[in-house]
Formats: sequence, C-alpha cells, structure tokens
Amino acid sequence: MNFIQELQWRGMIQDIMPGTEEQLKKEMTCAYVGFDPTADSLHIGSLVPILLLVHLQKAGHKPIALVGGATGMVGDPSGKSEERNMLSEDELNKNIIGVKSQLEKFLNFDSTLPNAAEITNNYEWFKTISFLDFIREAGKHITVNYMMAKDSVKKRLESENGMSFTEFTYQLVQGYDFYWLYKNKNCKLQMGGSDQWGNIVTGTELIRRKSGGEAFAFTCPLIKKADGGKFGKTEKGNIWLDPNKTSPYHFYQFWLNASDSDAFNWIKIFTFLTESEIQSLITEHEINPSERKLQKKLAQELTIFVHGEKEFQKAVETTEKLFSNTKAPAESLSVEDLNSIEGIVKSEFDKNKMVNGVDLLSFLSENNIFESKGAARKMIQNGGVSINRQKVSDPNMNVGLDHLLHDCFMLIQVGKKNYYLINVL
RNA sequence: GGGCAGUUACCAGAGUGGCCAAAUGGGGCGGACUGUAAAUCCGCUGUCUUUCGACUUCGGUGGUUCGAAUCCACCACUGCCCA
Repeated sequence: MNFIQELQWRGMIQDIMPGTEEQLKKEMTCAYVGFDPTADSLHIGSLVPILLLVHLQKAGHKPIALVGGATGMVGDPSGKSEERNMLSEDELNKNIIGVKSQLEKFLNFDSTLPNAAEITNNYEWFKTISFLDFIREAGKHITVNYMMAKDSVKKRLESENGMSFTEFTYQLVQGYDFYWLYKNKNCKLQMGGSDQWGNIVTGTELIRRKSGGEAFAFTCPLIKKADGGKFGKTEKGNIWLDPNKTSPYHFYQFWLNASDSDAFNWIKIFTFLTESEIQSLITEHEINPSERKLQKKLAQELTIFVHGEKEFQKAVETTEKLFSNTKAPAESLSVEDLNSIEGIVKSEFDKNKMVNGVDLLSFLSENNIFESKGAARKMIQNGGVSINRQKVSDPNMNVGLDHLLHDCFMLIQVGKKNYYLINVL
C-alpha cells in the first residue's frame, strides 16, 4: 500500500491535487507541513499534521517541518472570523524554540538516511527579503482578484470585522515559503489541514508562474467531534503535548473519554494500527461497548507516541486507582497507592490546623480547589464534591482528623473526574 | 474629508430612565441516567458572601436626574458607503 492509499483508508485525505500520487510513486519526494508558533507547545490539533509527516517518512519520502517564524508574525486568517492579535517577537521566539523541540521527537533526523527529516524556520529566508523585493518577487505574479477569491478572504470581506492588509498578505507569504522550498530544497509537496488549502494552492500557483514548475498538495480533514464540538478542548483548556502543560495522565484521560463515534474515526487517524487490527478492535468493541476497548487502545497508542511507554504505564496506574473501583471505599487505596498517584493535583495542608476541625468551605478554597468559598458552596449544593469518595451534602460541615485516610490524606473529587489529593502533615 | 451604522457578560444577542446583575440562545461547569460514552432531562454560570446582603459591570470621560446600560456632550474604536 502506498502512502496516499494508506492515508486514504485512514480518512486523512480531504483534497488532493491531481498528479500527487503519481509524483510520489515516481521518486523520493520531499514534502513539508507548516506549524504555527502560536504557543510554546503544540497541542493535539497539531498531531494530525505531525502524523502526516511521520507516515510520509515511513513511506520513504523526505519530511520537512516548517516552523512559521515569519508567517507567525503575520497571522493566518484561515478559519478565523476576526483579526488575530500579533505576537511580540519575544513570545514568538520562545514559541519557536518550544515547538521545534517537540517536533524533533517525532521524526527521524538521522542524517545518514537519504530521507532524513529537517526542520526549518521560514524566518530564515524572510528576514533578508525587503518589502519591495517581496512585492516584486512574489506579489507581481499573483493577482488580487485571485487572492480575494479564497474562502478565507471572502468570508472576512463579508464579515463586519474586515481584514487587515497584513492578514490579506498571509497567503502570499505562505505561498512564497512553498516556492522557496521548491527552489532550494526541491520540495514538491505541501500537506496541511483542509483550512490550509487556499494558502497551499497559492503556493503551487506561485511555483508554476514563477518557475514553470509543478508542485503538489493534499490536505487532511480537520478533526471535529461527532457532536460538532471543538476537538482537543476540555474544561481545562487545550490538550498540550508538553507534559508540563498537560500531564500524561490527563492526556491519557482525554483519549479515554472519547465518545464511541469519535473513537471509530480517531483510531484510524491517530494510530499506526493496520486496517485489520482496527477492524477487529471495532468488532470487539461492538460486542461489548462498555469495555471501551477502542478508547483504551486509542489512549494507549497516543500516550506512548507522545510521552513514551513509561509515562503511559503511570497514567494507566493512576487511572486504575481512581476509576477501576469507584464504589469501593477510599480506604481501599493504600498509602503507597496514594503516594504514587501521578498527574493529579496534589497539595499539602498543616495538620495542626485540622485538630479542632476546619470549616469545609475555607478548607477547599485554601487548598485552591475552588477560587472562593462561594464557588465551593455552589458546587457542594449542586452535589459536585466528594471527600474520600463520600458525597458531601452540607456546605457548612467541618473537616477534622477523622476525615483523614491513613491519618494523612484526603482525596477530594470535584465532579467525577477531577481529583485532588491533599497530604495533611 | 463627508454621510450612515454600531460598541452590552466567554460568544452571539435583547434591553432604550426605576420592576436590570441585565431576557434568550450557544458554550462552559455540576447533577441524574450510563460505559469515566452518546442522547436526554435538571441545576449553576459578574465578584465576594452563613440563602440576607454588599460590591463592580453595559467602549471611555464628564453631565442631566432622587435614580442611567437606557437621556445629553465630548472623546476613542470598528464597520459600511461616498470622495
């Protein structure tokens, strides 16, 4: 199965330019994907483009990950209904460093390979181009009419927010990247999310008009949840690839919590399992959906891919302690169990303050489980707080030493899935 | 430079002198049901607070008034149209 066929059955191809498959069959082809340095870490939304590169390299082609140091200074209007805030150069530099170091984990850069991966930053070539050079070199070849016909531009022209010249220029800047890579690295293919189609095509157009060359492209569908919700967001915000921003446990939990219909699609897109492996997983899942084999496998594969085997094991351990036997009394968790739980929020509390009992509301807000007593009160009244797996009903209650597990712990739950472990010393 | 429209909570959007902490929808959070799912139903959603209440909010600043998101003046920003 070739690269394109592989992606096709996985549902990872949305639009594809004619001739792309032939080009890939013909020779080892260099292809690139751009990553926006909008934060100092990538989040799971970037996983799909990363996977495109990984699949590409596996198929024997050469991947380039481009970090948009220059394009990040402009701001991509695609899919945005409003003008973006510009990042300061400091922030941008910080972000570029973060993003780069993450990308390095997923690709093989071994320079003895003919298809060794590369990372570039388009600031490298843009920093020396003057504005006049650019409008003569790039701008002259693309008409405004052409640029305005793009969806991303059209939508913004119709909206009441309008669009700055800066963002309007974005597609040209990105298009020039492709041209530059084509010229200097013989890069003939650009991949990306389907929202990038317009920008990508401007690139192939620029290559055609400036050098008469032929370049190719395809895009993958943007990941959505089956219920139409945003992908990759939870109550805590984005799911990041950086373990300091999203712990491996929370990362694992995110995938574990996928709905059935999402899991069906995601397992194909986000794992490297073969078609038949996936087919049998789906069959098993359908026999007994409550086991959630699909979700478990999905979460496993991804946690290992992003954080490694060891972190995956820890995430599973924590998950089992917290969820495998939720009806069991909290005492069934040993001191060791509690001590070794990783990834959940932990804090410490002074035992002396507890000897005479502390009122629960102050206790919860002092431990930063809630921002204020009022918030804690509301949540308790809504039935959303448990101590040591016992639901709390009286907001005015006191907690004291008799609430401690093994004389030193309190396990607090907000909702079903948010755990806090307080070590009382 | 001229004309017009607008700026309300996370978003969209109603409100046009007191009954407004501000309708409604979406989103978010919590609960019930369940499989740590989906769908559905219920509650919460400015801040603080012992339900009382206090405080801060409707682009900004001043003013009119017993009382302003609402009226007036000026300013700022945004969009559309004309030059």
